[in-house]
Amino acid sequence: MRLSTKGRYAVTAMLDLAIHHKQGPITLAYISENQGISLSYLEQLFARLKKNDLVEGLRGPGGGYRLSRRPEDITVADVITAIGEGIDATLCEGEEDCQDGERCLTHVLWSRLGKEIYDFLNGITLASFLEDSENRARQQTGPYKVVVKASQLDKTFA
Amino acid sequence: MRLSTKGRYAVTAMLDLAIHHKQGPITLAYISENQGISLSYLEQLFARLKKNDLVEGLRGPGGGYRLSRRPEDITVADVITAIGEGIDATLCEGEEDCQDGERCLTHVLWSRLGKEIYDFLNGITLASFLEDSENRARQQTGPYKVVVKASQLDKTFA
DNA sequence: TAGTACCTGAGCAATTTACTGGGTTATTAG
DNA sequence: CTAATAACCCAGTAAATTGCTCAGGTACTA
Repeated sequence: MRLSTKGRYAVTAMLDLAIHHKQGPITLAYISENQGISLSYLEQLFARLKKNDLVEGLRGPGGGYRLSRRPEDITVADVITAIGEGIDATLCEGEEDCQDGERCLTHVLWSRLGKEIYDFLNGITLASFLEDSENRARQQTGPYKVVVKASQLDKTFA
Repeated sequence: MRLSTKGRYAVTAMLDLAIHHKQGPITLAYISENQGISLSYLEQLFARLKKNDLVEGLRGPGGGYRLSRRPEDITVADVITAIGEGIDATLCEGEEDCQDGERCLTHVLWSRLGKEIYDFLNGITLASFLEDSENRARQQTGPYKVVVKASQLDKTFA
């Protein structure tokens, strides 16, 4: 399991797609301007997302990207592993290197921790996350800008 | 929140320290040989761990490093943030950049996700993790099963 | 047919990763 | 007292990653 800014870009972009899920395809140019990510970088990220069947691209005018599955069927872990590709295998990856008991122990420990993190992120879908955020935004009465986001969300989900 | 191989090195090293917690200080040379990490790299990691009061170093023969707190008082999040230092703030870090509502939305979403991951890792202490692993190991039929399980876990994450 | 927007790939500066290799200083076992 | 020990310190560095620019090509639609 790996978590970097690259993963964050991918997750936020996917959340953006999930928000506009019922409005047809969204262009990368839109996301680029919307989130301040360069177009080519987004293209690289979406190449991987597409390869992993998380999105599908529609060419030509009126085209763009849309989720290939429903937002409730795509987890944060899906997105991160999709762009991660070279997911961090443990250093000792065979049985032969594992003669030393102690060495294996720590590897097992990390593997378990990595799995727990994965399971955690795998329990968060794009849909559940947006829904949860919407609920929290509604409960807010303070001056924070989440309230403003609430109206945004209400429009997109009404 | 950020999670890389560097963080894994630090966590596994700290787990190693936690395992031998009652046996006095452990040398970096031991951990180096034990886990296949270069000595100087470990020194860099432990410089940060020490700066954040997670470990203390004892010089001279019989010296080494030991946890400065009890294993049950050190969380995985502590270790990762200690070596991470430059923790990944959101790109738009002020109110002025946040005029665009949509842009703020995704930032808020990611901030929340990052916090959830942090909270999750902050709930796992070195002690609880080892204890849990020990329990799971006991349920296995023998100590060697754990070794076999290591490679299996590795493959699921490859 | 023109324009849109996906797709592809080369290349690049900046940063991070993980390491090598040189030391110095405090401590302690002998 | 002394020599071994092991933390500390710092400079450099190959490799990988990050995020980007540029320069095209391809499929689609109006």
